[in-house]
Amino acid sequence: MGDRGGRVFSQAVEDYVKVIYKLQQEEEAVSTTALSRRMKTTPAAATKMMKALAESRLLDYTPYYGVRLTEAGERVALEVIRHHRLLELYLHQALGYSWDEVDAEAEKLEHHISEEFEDRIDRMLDYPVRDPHGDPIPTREGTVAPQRGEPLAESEAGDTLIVLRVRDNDPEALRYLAGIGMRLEGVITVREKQPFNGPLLLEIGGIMHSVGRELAGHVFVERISETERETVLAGTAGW
Amino acid sequence: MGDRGGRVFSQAVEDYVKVIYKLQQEEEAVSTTALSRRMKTTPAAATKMMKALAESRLLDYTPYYGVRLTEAGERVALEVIRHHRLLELYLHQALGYSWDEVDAEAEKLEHHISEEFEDRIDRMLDYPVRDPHGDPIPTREGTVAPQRGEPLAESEAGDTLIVLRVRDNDPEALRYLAGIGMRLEGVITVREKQPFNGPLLLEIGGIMHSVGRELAGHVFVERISETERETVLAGTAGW
DNA sequence: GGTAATATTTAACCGATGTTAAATTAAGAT
DNA sequence: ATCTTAATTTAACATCGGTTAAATATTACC
Repeated sequence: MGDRGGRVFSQAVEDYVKVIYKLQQEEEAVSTTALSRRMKTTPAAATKMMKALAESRLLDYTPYYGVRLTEAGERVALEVIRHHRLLELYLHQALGYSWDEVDAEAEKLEHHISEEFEDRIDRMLDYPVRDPHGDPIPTREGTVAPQRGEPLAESEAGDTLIVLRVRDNDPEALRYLAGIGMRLEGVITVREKQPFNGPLLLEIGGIMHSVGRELAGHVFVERISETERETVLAGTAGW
Repeated sequence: MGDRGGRVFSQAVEDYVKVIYKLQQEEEAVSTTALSRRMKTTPAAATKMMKALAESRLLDYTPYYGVRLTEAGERVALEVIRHHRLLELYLHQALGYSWDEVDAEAEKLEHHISEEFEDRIDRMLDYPVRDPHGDPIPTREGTVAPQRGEPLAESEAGDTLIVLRVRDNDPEALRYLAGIGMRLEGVITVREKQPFNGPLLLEIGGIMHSVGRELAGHVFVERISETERETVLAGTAGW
């Protein structure tokens, strides 16, 4: 599987390390249950793998508490994520995959491309910094830009917003969002926000759509002023 | 791993079936040793896998004799080979991989692309029939054109030849052959053929090269007449 | 602070794919 | 036809990543 100056790890190891990386963005330490849920295995399997990864110095494991990646572990995770996001963008740009298809295909390929392949698509895409969902692509050296935007669900009626990022892991949601005209870097306006966790009324490309809070949680946005709105819309005229 | 209307097989199974397919082009039945040599495992491992594959009805296994793919086995093999050769061509055309690099990369990816991916690169390449080494790409339905050309080593002094195919599995050889100007569909002339299994003196693009029999065994050619030679050379002027 | 509920780990086991060493079969030479 | 040799198979075992069931910590509630 992936290398880059280090040992070679199995696909299983790469996958565990990747999801641990993502989980530890949220939590101080990653618990056995959280990990096994995401990996769709039993907690027992997660425990065993955690011990093995600790053995390989990819993470620090405190029994009954949880797990945290080491430097080395983060490097492995970021390499896998780099592959994933470069692949997503490549599949989208070069092969015409849609928003909702890229994740699944990249998921399989990310463990099997060579550094040569990585370099070539990176060059072909002109060294991109974000994937089709707005996620930052880690550099070859292992640094990542911070995630952008706050949840759309936290916006208020009257806000004018730019879409900076959407969650990549729910094809259904992505298909639906694409269907109502939601695009990266596109402008949306919150017309109403229903109480009791009710839906948001969004204006997208002049059309109104009602979007529930759960779905809104998949979208990350940035507020802009009315004047900014004009410039952005001018740039996307003709969509 | 690969599917297409059938069960899903492990990478190991796909690899075994693929090399059995290739070996049985030459021999009536594929022997344990031949198989284990190509798979870089011990004969014991090959025996066990042969039994397992027989169990799955991918081949017929006669102990102490050898193995032969069933219909189902051939279908699996051809699907893998189709992936391999489409990938080789795609890597060459779309990503600029050279003759000698494509095999190794395709070797890894062939087990992990979806049918969606297969279809997209097939379309993008405009439904090609041969890979960069001149090998036929099996159709989606599982038919393959026959191999073209006879070994260059069997040509005689004075022959004018078109290069139809080169073995894909020896990067060193491929690099060398590319270096002396050998190209698919290119014209070469045999100026001399040394006795005692000695080298051939080849004229390629006006330059003479001495090529040993072993290397010549990697190249497959077709004899053409002098008049054909003119038309072909006209078509490749400017190389 | 003790106990019930929950999370975690351990133990025993499984299937896939490999190994080495021993047993067995087939094939070739005399 | 027998015997030696080479090929093949079998047996016992290893590793990886998973499972289920039982044992054990931790946490949370009264």
